[in-house]
Parts: sequence; structure tokens; C-alpha cells
Amino acid sequence: MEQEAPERYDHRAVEDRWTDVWVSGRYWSAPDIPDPAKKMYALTMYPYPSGDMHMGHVEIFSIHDSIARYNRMKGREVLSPIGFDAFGLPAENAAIKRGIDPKEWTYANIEKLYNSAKRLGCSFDWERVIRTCDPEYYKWNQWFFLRFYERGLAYKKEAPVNWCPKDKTVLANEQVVAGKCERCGTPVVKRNLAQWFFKITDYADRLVDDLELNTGWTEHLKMLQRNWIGRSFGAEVEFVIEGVDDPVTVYTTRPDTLWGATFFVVAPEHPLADQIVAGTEYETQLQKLRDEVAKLTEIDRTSTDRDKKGIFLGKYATNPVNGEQIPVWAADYVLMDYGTGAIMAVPAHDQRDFEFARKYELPIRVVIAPAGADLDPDKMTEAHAHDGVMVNSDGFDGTPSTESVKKVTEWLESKGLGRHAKNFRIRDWLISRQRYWGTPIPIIFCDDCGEVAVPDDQLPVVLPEGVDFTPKEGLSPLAAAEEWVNVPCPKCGKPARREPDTMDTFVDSAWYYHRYTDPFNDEVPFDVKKSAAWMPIDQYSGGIEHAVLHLIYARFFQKVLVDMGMAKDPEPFPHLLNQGIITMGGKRMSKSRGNIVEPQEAFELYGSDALRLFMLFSGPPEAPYDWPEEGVTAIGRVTHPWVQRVWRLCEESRDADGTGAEGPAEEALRKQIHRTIKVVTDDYESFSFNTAIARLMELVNAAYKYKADGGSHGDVLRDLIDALLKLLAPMAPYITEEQWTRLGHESSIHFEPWPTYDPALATEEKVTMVVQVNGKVRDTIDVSPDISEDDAVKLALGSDKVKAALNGGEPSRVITKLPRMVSLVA
RNA sequence: GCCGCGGUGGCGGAAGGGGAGACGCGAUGGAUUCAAAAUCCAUUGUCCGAAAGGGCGUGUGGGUUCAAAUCCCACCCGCGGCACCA
Repeated sequence: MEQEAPERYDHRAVEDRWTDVWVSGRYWSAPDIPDPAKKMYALTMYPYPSGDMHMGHVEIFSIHDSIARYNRMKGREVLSPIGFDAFGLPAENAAIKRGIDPKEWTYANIEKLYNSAKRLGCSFDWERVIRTCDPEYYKWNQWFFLRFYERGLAYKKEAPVNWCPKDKTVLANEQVVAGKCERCGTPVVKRNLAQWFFKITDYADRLVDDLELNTGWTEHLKMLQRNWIGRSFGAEVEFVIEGVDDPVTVYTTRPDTLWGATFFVVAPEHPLADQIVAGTEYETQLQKLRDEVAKLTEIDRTSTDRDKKGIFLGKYATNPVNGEQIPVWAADYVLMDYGTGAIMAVPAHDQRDFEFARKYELPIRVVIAPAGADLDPDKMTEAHAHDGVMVNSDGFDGTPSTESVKKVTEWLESKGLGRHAKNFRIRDWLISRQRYWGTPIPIIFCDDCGEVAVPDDQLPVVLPEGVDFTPKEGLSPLAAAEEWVNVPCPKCGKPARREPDTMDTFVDSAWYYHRYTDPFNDEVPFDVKKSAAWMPIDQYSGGIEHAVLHLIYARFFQKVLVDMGMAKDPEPFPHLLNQGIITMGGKRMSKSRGNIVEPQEAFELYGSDALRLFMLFSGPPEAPYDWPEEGVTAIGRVTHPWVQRVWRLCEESRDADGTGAEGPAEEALRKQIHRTIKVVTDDYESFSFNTAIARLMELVNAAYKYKADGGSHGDVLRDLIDALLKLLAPMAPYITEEQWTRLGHESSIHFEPWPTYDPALATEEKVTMVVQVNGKVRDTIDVSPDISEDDAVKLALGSDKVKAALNGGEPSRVITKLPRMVSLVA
């Protein structure tokens, strides 16, 4: 009788069926309070809804969802939520371009992303979805802002801030990359504006120190954050300047070079400079320097190649260690916002000071002599910033640089001239944005009462609709919404005006992971009990591009929450997986470049499982992946045929006869099943999805080979399929669920216990022993895994090939590593 | 300049002191087909050889070791972070 061709895998029908069953059956809903021994909070960074799903989402969702599903099968109670980072500039820009409301655009995109995530088979808890642009969510941004304000962690200050001329808003330092706007690439300029800041600098020490607690972070990421925070240790030293009442403090990492300070420099914008030149001939020169500096972009201002420019301010400072009078200058290479904005200049031992001194013919004095050499200041071509011995430094002469900093600082402290100090590169987090689509800052300005916090019971301050939201020069669009802006003062009732700026969207994402544990609470941001039950996040995943953005802000927020008694864990996500970026032709995928692969196309042509497997099989999760130029059809060559192969294997083997005695072929296959369970489980534990898939391919190949060789034992084949489907289920949820039910099971495979293996069956019966002579492989011999040393050596020496390699002689040395290897030295 | 990561077939990648190249793509050959697609089977680092077999091979040069892609040193190349940060 002719056998009927097996039914082909109709991915669309299977996906529709199971998505509906899973979602309507609330399969992935997590409990409010999990069993502490079993809880697993698996989180992936919520997406920004800038359109439909792109391959970056597919990649990270595939990784994240495989982890979540694997843990469910391991018996854990898994919280795997999803939400939308829905506020932000792109929505506004797109809305302006299309002449529609940002809200409309955002909600439409959320709908698309939401449906695509379901289609991809993501096992998100669909009952906890949050959208940050909902007043029910951003109310709590405002609530946190007010708590920060009460604690002195939110303040408004006029300062030179980064301004993007294209996006017409200020930016946080973290959003300026190489002097350019992170979003649009426009060079930023400094502007003096009154802005709201969060005092992240108060937490800088903890942000560095607690990195150690993040045992599941890569060194690379920790390094990025350390560099960004930029902690340095040194000393503060007081200088007295003529005509200035209070002593002026400078910060230096090299107090041991104090005796070599031959001039003093302040930043051009420094108020001290005004004080020094007030009423003198230098006043106009200072103004000229300032104007020149103000014209520069940040790129130019901080460029090391640029010629340094400065002016003498006509006054002298006293070097506290030797009473020497040194001229005070203003120069553009000293930055207003690092340290104290004023430095002692030691041209012999600092390259920048050296260049400046050469240009303006200022004296250079060597106070650190390199070992066994004398530096001649007149002949030096660059500063000597390295090791040596102190010279020309009064009582400290001869002190080696290994201990000089410590000794001098202690001496300064004892004399009351200075003290130990540390400094940070990180600046306070600028959270004001002059844009419409964000959380309104809950502050009201009253002529009489000044800055007044919006009372909690008046939250949320709802973003007004139907206003003209096009950006204005340095002014939030909300400032023009008269009806919204003009409110009575909460304190005195007189007419007052709302703060028209909105918050940086990174405020939303700094605490969203707590909201997931209690997403619809309208009394508090989240129930501390629920949050404590789920936190910390057991496995977080997302892009490395947030290394010094979201990942720093969220850590800061978490620490404030700890201080407020709302959280217990110093670090919110001690285990973090950063996926590699996907490119094509080495370039980021983008519509304008035309190097894009649309997930929708992959869904249609090959289905979710093939797409997920393609992403997971491409390489390790952290590795970047350059998608083949051919585009979506790559899936049609790689994982789609394999999914079909799995399908056919199941269809053809399900009803196989044969339950009798098992021969060597069946035994070998059983052993491979158990070995596969073992290694694939290890692969899941280490997120090595690519090798897990490779092992499963081997298992499938072995099954086909077994059948091609005439094997047909039903029991073995069904055991193989059983293991294969379970091991594959987290990565390919649809085909495995479908085949699982076709095997006659009524419950979902996704809650089946993870398969276990028999250690006796997982070890091989025969091991190939390698025999080396002088480090070269000369023969391989099949032996039993528990072979004795004597037998192994006897077998090795008995080999003709080994005899030939030894030239008939005896080995002088024998090393064994049984049962894998015998190594002989002639 | 400081800090970090990496360099393995034609390609994506395995292995992370013990048989280099698992798995897959591509390529070649075969089966099936009127033919093709799809599918199944086989071969596939490189050089010499008909084969058996052997030489050489993980960026370069050294070193440690019975044994190095793996550990150490130096260098070359690529990528990333910070950078007039005192």
C-alpha cells in the first residue's frame, strides 16, 4: 500500500490557533505574590513604539522569551511582562511631519507592536501591559519627582546646558555622543538656561562601588559605566587670590606637583573672573574671550587639537606651599563644570598646561625628576606626567611618586591648606525637555511663593490635548497653552503659572520594572510587598546602547527607592544580557538605507518558529549579527527547512509500530537522546541557544539516519520526539505545542516538566582514546570509559602506528588522561 | 593618550589545556522526478598522493607544557568606551 504524503506544516494556521488559546487561556499570567523559592522575574527592556516590530525586537524577544519559557518548564513562577516606552521625541517629530497627534501615532504603533509580539509567540503576561503615556502611569513620574524634590534630589538651576538646535530641546549629558545629539546627530551647543536636574552625583560613589554586586554583568558594561562616572581621587587645595575675599579651591589629582605650579587658570565663564577684572582694563578682554568660547560647539570646545586660548587677568594668586605669587589667567581649556572650574597649572607635568605655557611664554619648573635624569625646562618638548622623584619641593625632595600624593595630601591636611578629595566626571541628570510629548513637571511658579510643588492630591498634572505642539526656541510648547499654564497658586491662591517643561523619558524607564509587579495600582506607584516579592529582576535583557543611559538612571532610581524604604535591593538587575546589534552589510538596518528585513515578511513566508530559530541560531546572543544581503530568504535556507524536517519526523514517526526488543541501533539512539537532554540543558543555562539548536539538529539527523538504515522502533522514536519537542519548546513554541497535542496530550507542552536524563545513558559506552607521541596524534583506539591505566598504556604501545612513531624504542615518559588520552614521549 | 573586547575554512560559527573546524549555509556528486522545485543520502580546511598514508594549518614572533586556538610576553590589525576631566 502506498503511504500518504505527510501533512505539511501550515505555520499560519498553527500560530493563529495557539496564540488564541494561550492568550484567552491566560497562560502566561503571573501571580501577584510568587513562591519565593520559585520566583523568576525575567525582563526585557520595553520597546519604544516607533513603528511595527523590527529585527532588533525579534532578536531580543526571541532570546528573552526562550529564557522565560525554559524557566517555566523548570517549574519556576515566571513574571515576563511587556510595556511600551511611549513618550518621546520621535513620536512628536513624526506627528509634526504627518500633521497628526503624537498620541494617535503612538497608540497606532503600540497596537502594531503588540500584535507582532503575540504573533512571534512571546509568552508575555498580557494582563500587565503598561504604556508610559497613560496618565495612570505618568502620574507616578510626577509623584516620584515630588519625593525627589522633597529630598533635595530635584532642583532647578540656571546653567550652561546642552542644546540641540534641530530638536530644539536641552539634552542630558548622556544624550550627547561625541558632541552631537544622540537622536539626530546635530552638534550641540551650550546655552544658559534654567533647568531641572536630578542629583545623580550624590549617588556617584554608590553607582561605582555597587557595580561589584552585578555579578551577571559583563566586564565590558561595568567598564563603560566606570568610565562614564569617571571617579578620580586627589586633593583640594586652597589658593588666595589678591582682591578676592575667600580662598579659591582647586582640585588636583597631583598635589605632589604643587611646587611646580607656575600659574593659575580659571574657566572663562567663571564668576571669579568677573570679580578679578571688575573695573580694570582686563574687563573687555575677558568679555571678548567669553564671546569666542560661547560661539564654539562642544566638539570644538573640547577638542584636544585646538590651540588653547587665554588672557592674563591682571592679578596674582599665592601658592599655599611656598608663598609664591603666580599670575591668574582665564583660558578656554579649563572647563567650568568639572572640579571647581579653577586649576593650578603645572606645565612641567601636565601636557595641557605645558602647551599653554609654551604659547604664552609662562615659566616651567620641574618638580618630578624621572629616575636618573635631570629635565631641562627649556629643552622639554612635552610634559613629564609620569613617575619620578620629587625635587625643588622643600622638605619633600627625594620622595618617590608612589607615595608622594598621599604624603603631600596628609601634610596639606595637617597645615589646613587642603584635603583629600575625589571628583566625578558624571554630571547631574538634566531632566527638563522643551517638548510636548512627555510627563509635565509638577511645579507651579507663583510671584509671591516662588517654586511651589503641585500637591499630591492634584496629580496627575495631565498633558493638555489639542495644543500646538511644534517646538519653540528654548520654550516648551506647553508654555503657549494658556488655559493649562495659568493656574492658581496651590499655596496662596493667586494667579500662577505651571512649569511648562516635560520630563526626559528616561525618568519613565527608571522605575517601570517596579510598576509591572503592580501595574494598575492607583494609590501608590506600586505595592512595596508585591515589588519586594518579585525584585530583583533575575534576568534582564536589552541593548548595550543603554549602558550610560537607562542602565545608569535606573540604578540611580533604585538606590533612591532603597533610601525611601520602597525597595530592598541595592541593584535592580544583577544579571544582564546584552544582545548584539543586527546589521546588514555592516550598517544598521534602516528604511532609508534599504537594508532592512521586515519581520512581517518573515512571518508570512516562514512563520514565527523559523524566524525565532534563525535569530537564535545566528550565533551567541551577545555577538553582533550581520544579516546576509539576500535578506529574508536566508531563513528559507537555514531554519525553515529544519522546522519542516522536525515536522515530518513527528508526522512520520508518531504512529510507528514496533514495541518489541531493542537492538544496538535503538540503544545507540536512546543514548543520544539522553546525551542531548544533558547538553541542551547546559546550553539553556548559559544562553547558548545556537549550540542547543545544533545539538537538536544532530538528534534529528540521527533519527533520520536510524530510519534510513531501516530502523522503525515506535517506542524509541516516540521517546526521541518527546525529548526533542520539550527541548525545542522554549525556542519554537508553536510547532512543539501543535505536535505535542498531536501526540495525544491534552495539556500544554509549555508547562511540562523539563526532561531529565539518565546519567548512565548519557555517558558513552565506547570512548575514542587518542594516543599521542611527542605531542602528535598517532592513533585513536576505541576503549571502554572505565579503562585502567595499565590497559590503556598496553593498548597504546601495541598500536602499529605508535610503534612506528617510536621507532621501536621505549617511551621515556607516559602521561595519561583516561579514558580520553595517552601521551608518550620518545 | 587611558581603559576594554576581539582576530579560527568560501561564509555564520563550534571547541576555551587533550582528536581544530560541531551544527548550519554554500559547493560537488548521487537517489527520486518526464523535467524542475522540494526531499533524502554522501563528500567538502589546505597541500602531496590513484589510494593507503603523510606534511601544514586558529593574525605575527617568542615562551610555558608531554600537549596551546585555549595560558604568558611582545607586536600587527579590527571594533568599542572615555578624553583639554586638571
